[in-house]
Amino acid sequence: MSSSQGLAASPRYRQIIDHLRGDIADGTLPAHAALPSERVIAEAHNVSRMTARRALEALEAEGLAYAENRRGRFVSPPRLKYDISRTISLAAHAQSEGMRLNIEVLDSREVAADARIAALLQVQKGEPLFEYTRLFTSDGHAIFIETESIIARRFPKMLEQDLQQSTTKLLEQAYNTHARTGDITIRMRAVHADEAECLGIAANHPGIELEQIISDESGMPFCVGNQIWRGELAAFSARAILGH
Amino acid sequence: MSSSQGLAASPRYRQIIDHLRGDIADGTLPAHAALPSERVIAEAHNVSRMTARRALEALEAEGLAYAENRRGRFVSPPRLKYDISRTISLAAHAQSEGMRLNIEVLDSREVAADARIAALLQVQKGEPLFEYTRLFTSDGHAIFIETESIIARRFPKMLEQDLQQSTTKLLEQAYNTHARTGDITIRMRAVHADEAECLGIAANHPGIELEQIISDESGMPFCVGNQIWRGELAAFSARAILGH
DNA sequence: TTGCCTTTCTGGTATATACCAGATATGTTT
DNA sequence: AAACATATCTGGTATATACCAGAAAGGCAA
Repeated sequence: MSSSQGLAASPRYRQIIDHLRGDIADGTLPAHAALPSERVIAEAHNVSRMTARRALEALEAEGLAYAENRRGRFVSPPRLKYDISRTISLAAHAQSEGMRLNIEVLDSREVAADARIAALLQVQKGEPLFEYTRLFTSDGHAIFIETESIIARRFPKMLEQDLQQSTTKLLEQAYNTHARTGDITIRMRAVHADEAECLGIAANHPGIELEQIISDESGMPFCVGNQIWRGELAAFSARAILGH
Repeated sequence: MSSSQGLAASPRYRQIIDHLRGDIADGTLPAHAALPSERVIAEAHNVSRMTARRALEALEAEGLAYAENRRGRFVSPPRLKYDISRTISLAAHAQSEGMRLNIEVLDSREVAADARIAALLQVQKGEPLFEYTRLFTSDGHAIFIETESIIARRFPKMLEQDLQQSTTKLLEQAYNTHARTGDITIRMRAVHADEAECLGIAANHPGIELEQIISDESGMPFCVGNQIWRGELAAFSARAILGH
């Protein structure tokens, strides 16, 4: 015997996946519950630890589980629905929906616009910008990291404001600037090692990058935001309307 | 010596990633070029094959490379930009843009609506539907698989039509039904083994699932589409407009 | 030219082992 | 109760090896 898995049997790691997927689907393993560790699975299914690991990593790729660095793997909660064509500020939206969204300011700084951001904001390269990076969490679980860049000239002393709230709301109340349009681009990519650390998850976790350019009533862009989401946590919706 | 990587040196697999990333960024490895194989990397960097593999898999997660089953790994091409708030039919859009988008019909069938799709299409469970699965490719490279479900009663003999074209265009010309809105939901998930085979890539490749509900001028939904994209190939854009 | 076979690529699956480092729980001491 | 040290979890990194199976290229024969 030794090896040989019979005729066209599915690989052993795939059998483990199916087993765990079943436990997740039927509620045996509820949201945020700890999955069995690599070593436990290896022993239970009589496979090597590396094979157990492959199964667990596949569940992560599917979005059914997430890994916290050296703590274990856990069941992903239901996805958060975010309507990007009706909402510019998730923070404001969440607040009005009664969702407990927590914002932590990780860093804030003044920088000069690089070529890319200058083009997006329609300013000269080198234009002074305020930038701040914030971590969004809910119920103690990180959801995404956002870095926003705004034109410093237009929003003096912005960094002295309370950044633990919706930016659009802040810019409305403190600077009388009203967000009117948000142009969004969505891409899949893995989270970098440093982002993963902020999010409290393992590096290379599948993520979704969301870039948003916010403009006022006159169509002038004044804010560029870049979010990196834990991929398994989000479902983005939008509506297309064909003009005649 | 044997092991020991000095003080806080980055892991060896990460050094390999950086090396390959450099080659991709500076054009040494252009789009669709073959990356060095696991065994070649292992020998060149003097690491085990498994370590080389880890590096290559990380590049896939980043969206910089893709694997074709037992053929090798290749550099990802630039992302295809898809404006989901201005375009309902990618096929029609691509055609007008001069992009060579190829459509292959993989399967077509008549089925009864399950609970989920019945709810989306606002019909009774069990309502007869036409379903067809199509593979979209460009320049010989698979991009996504789409399965559309339409109400059979409303579009008689639909499956006898030429499905190698834009559906919205077909429904306009043959049934005088005009798509007006498309409600889209986007999620990250890995591609399943069967989907991966159609797409010509390895299983568990990171992907993006896009579900679209197409409705006519009266707001009545008549078509549900489900697309699974190779995650590294797409960038979806949309515009949010705040109504005061 | 066509067809077939073999060799040599590729990744896919799998085992067994080792040590490291962070996170956590336990127990002991102050 | 608070502080500290320790043992024991967890995944992270890494090696060495083995065989399998699909893809592709080369050569040879019909």
